[in-house]
Amino acid sequence: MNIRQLSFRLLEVFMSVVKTGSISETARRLHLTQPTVSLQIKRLQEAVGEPLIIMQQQKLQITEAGMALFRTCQQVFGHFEDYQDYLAELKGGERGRCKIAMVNTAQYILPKLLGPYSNEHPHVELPLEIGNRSAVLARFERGEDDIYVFSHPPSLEHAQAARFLHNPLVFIVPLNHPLADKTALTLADLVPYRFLLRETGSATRMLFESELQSRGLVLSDSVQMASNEAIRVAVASGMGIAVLSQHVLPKGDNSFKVLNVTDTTLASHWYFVVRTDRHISHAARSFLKFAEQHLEQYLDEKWVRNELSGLNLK
Amino acid sequence: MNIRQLSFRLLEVFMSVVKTGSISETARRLHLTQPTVSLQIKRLQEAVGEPLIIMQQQKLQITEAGMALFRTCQQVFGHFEDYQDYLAELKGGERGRCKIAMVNTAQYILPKLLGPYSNEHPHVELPLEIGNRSAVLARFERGEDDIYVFSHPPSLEHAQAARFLHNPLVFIVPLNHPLADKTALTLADLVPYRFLLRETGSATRMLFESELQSRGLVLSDSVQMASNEAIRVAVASGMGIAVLSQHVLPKGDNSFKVLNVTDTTLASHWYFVVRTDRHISHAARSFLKFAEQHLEQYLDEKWVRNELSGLNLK
DNA sequence: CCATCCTATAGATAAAAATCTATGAGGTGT
DNA sequence: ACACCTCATAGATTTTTATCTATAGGATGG
Repeated sequence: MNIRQLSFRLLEVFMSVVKTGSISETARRLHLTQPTVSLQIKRLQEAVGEPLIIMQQQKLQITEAGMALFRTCQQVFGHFEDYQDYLAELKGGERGRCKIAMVNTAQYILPKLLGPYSNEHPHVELPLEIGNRSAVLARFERGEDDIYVFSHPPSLEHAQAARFLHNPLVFIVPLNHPLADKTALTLADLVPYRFLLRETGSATRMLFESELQSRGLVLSDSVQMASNEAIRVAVASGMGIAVLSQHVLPKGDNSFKVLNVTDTTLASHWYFVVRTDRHISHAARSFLKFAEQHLEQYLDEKWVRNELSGLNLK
Repeated sequence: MNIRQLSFRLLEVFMSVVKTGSISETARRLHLTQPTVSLQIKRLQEAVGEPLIIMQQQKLQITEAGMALFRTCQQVFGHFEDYQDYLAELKGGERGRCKIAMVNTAQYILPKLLGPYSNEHPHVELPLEIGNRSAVLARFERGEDDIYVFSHPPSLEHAQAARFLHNPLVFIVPLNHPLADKTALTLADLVPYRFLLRETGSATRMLFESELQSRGLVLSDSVQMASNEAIRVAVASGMGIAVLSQHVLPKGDNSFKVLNVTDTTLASHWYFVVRTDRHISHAARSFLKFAEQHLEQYLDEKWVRNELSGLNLK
């Protein structure tokens, strides 16, 4: 039996013949002519190397080999139907995987979207990768994920980015800091004090430093720390001033003080980024659509900047 | 997904690509060129309507849909392998069905072959049909069975017959019959008595009547009975003379007497008959081969006439 | 930076498959 | 005997397919 020259079409015709018990009837049903069906059966028999159907007093009779093939076909078509169902779910975004890589800070906001999404699409896997900016950039380069979340627009080739959330930055100081009680400050008032900052690549730090530079200001003392939590705790315990995303600050946390700096508004935005040169998985598409529709519902409406339609996801 | 344009060849190539993780490697293994394989994959993707394999940093990566298809293929090929195994058994005569139609009398001898054959080939179904000559002839006409057993060569179109056993006929009489004690008789001595005969079509009766006719003899009295058993019992209880196949007589049965008729040797042969215009099933072929090889072993060697090679079963 | 290995694409070709129409042969039913 | 079915076969045509060679574009590894 030469399996190579079997095609599903051939098996389809064969099954119809077995079911109807008639070549002519099959021809009518499949919109073919009778000789075509006869020939198909003949070919199939040659491929299998065994008679499958024989004429018996003007009636078709299925041989043992034919019946066995028929059963085999039923199984096989069953598997393909299952596959089609699976594909349909995949295409509908109800199933599949949407791998998201995000910078550290995003973990304070993205789960607010991921939770509801996951509830609506329980069969979608949502592996998350969290790293600092350079790690996420590297992942983007290698195209390891479906969606990337940055708080600074990476102007890379093949990158398509869309804002979805305003990311205001605030200055926080220890409760006992000299500036803690001032009601109106300028940026210049802050620079003499020690700052606690994230590593150089961090979007927050980049933003802050470029603001300083454009104003001709220079920090007198700064300490680098690896995580936002570490910084927050360090501020609370009196180590210095920090610039942090407002989203990072737990509401009602009174272990530090937010400064009112009147001459400076530092802010970036959160971006969803996808690669344009890569096929976007149905699940990723489905998540982004979900986000586009439910941003206002699950995130603080005040900060939402819904520009996701710019990703033109069909 | 258009299942019609899927061929097993395409899936075979796809599976190899998934297994090797390389298009070039697959090309080498399948003795194809690399562009051929690339194209096959491309076509398959078009047929499925979904990316199956994507390039990821110079390495092939199988998508979700691809992996699912791969699993589907494994199942499907598994089913076809099972089918091939089944076919092999079918072709080897180890499996299948061999439908045999035989005239009544044959049921005394055929089981001696069928039993051993069935033991050797436990997966072969052996449905038996037993009827009188005309019923079996009708079945032959309609080609309902694989093998027919006759005790008279039916000279029909499309029939190929081969002798395998001598079928001597004997005269039996009741123990108290006037002829019971005679040591040497002629056919003419018997005709005045009442005969118990099978129906007109029966081979035994045909043979007997043609013998009578050629000798210019006529029976004075005959009674028709439907079965050999009935005749045997009727003879035993004194109703008259009968002509029966020796194979029909139970050995050591002393309820009747076998006559010694010196001027007459009535005998026919048992024939296996197959249709030449019909495909002979592997199982039937296998049974006939078995018979050819084991006739002497399972039947009374004295009567065996092994001419089965004449069926030229390849 | 060059050689090398991968995959993709284009163009060409030969083989095969899928169909059709026309026709013939074998049966059934009236 | 005739009309009507059913299937098989022959011949022809149009697509599809399976392949190849040649070539180009990316990466990788010295």
